Amino acid sequence: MKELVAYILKFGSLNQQQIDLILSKAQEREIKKENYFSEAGKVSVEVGFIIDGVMRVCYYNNKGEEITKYFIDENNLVVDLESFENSICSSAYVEAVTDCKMIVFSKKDWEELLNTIIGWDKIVHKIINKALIDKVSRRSPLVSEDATTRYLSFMEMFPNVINRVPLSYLASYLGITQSSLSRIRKNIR
Amino acid sequence: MKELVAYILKFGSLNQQQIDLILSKAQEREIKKENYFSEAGKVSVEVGFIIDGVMRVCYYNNKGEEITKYFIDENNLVVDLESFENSICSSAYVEAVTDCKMIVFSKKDWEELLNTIIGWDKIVHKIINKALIDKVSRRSPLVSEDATTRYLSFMEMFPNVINRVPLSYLASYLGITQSSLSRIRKNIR
DNA sequence: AAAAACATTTGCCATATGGCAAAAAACAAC
DNA sequence: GTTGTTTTTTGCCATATGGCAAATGTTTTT
Repeated sequence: MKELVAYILKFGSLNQQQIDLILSKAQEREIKKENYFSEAGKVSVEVGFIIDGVMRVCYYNNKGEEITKYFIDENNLVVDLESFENSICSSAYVEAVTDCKMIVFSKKDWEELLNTIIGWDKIVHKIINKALIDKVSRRSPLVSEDATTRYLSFMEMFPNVINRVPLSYLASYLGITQSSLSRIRKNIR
Repeated sequence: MKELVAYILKFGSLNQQQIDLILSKAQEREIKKENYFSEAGKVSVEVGFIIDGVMRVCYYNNKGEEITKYFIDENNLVVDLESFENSICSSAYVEAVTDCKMIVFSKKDWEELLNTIIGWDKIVHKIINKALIDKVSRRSPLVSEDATTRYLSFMEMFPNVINRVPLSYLASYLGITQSSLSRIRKNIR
């Protein structure tokens, strides 16, 4: 749980009692490769934190193709915000790409913490805002760059992810086909 | 100012006194076409709300090409969050695409309101979160679709923008060249 | 170790988009 | 209206990426 505490404290300060309270609500959970943390069509009712492993957010387009929207790796929060906050059905899947170890908070506990710990809401908002801003700034360049550039930037931005995910996921994240990505990799070496 | 009040009240409720206090800090401002609301290299110190007109967020890539990251039209907040919240230099320009009428809050006033009005912070966070989520969900499909599909989705998502912005801006938003976009439009009619 | 299942690479050709420059159209200034 | 300026369209050809199927490589199962 040290990782979670360190992560939280990067965004604000809490005393030991407050930290203990948060940790008392934290459940450890393992999610095996290819299992879902949350699913399209269901309302997301948990907030997760990845201790070990890689997850991805994906959905299916109208041609039935699977599109990877985002990768999330160690020491990051995982939550389908729109679904969680508004209690609406999610449109995406959050799937373990590798076996994952997580810390999970139920929505009930999460909201209780928000109402109990003074300053916790500010910290949470900072965390969420940063995550959203990062997401935008990581996805944006994907639109205007060519495929090779996109792949190279991906390697810079997610150095810990690149060798742990199947080519096909990566390709769908970059918006190209698996074969093209394979050719691009050949040309880079 | 009605528009601003209506917009705010969609995200939470405030009494008349609180609304008046917010409005007392609001300055009206006009920004002429092609002028900046905020600039790369400067720290953003204002929050804006567009009453009339279209703005865009853009930056320059390493080839000197101008890339449009986002369009913002009437009844939306405009703020470079990362710069505003962390007092760091912005990396993008916010530019008026048409003549714009705005309501502007200085950072000082904005923070004073946050500290004074109970519940205002919650409303602001809701607004900002929604804006960020929208941004992600609008940009994401741009990666995996072909150019024609992207243009068609743009028309659906920004019906009020499409006829008010130069083709070149739109093309750079969609990640294609102006000539390609011109050809795509021809084929659609 | 062999078989099966899965992931990646490659070949061949089709197609979409880019680059560049010229033409046409739209808009603005005088 | 004429002239000049900016924006959009078009032509020509180059190039990047896609689609599909076969080949190769890798991992898992038995």
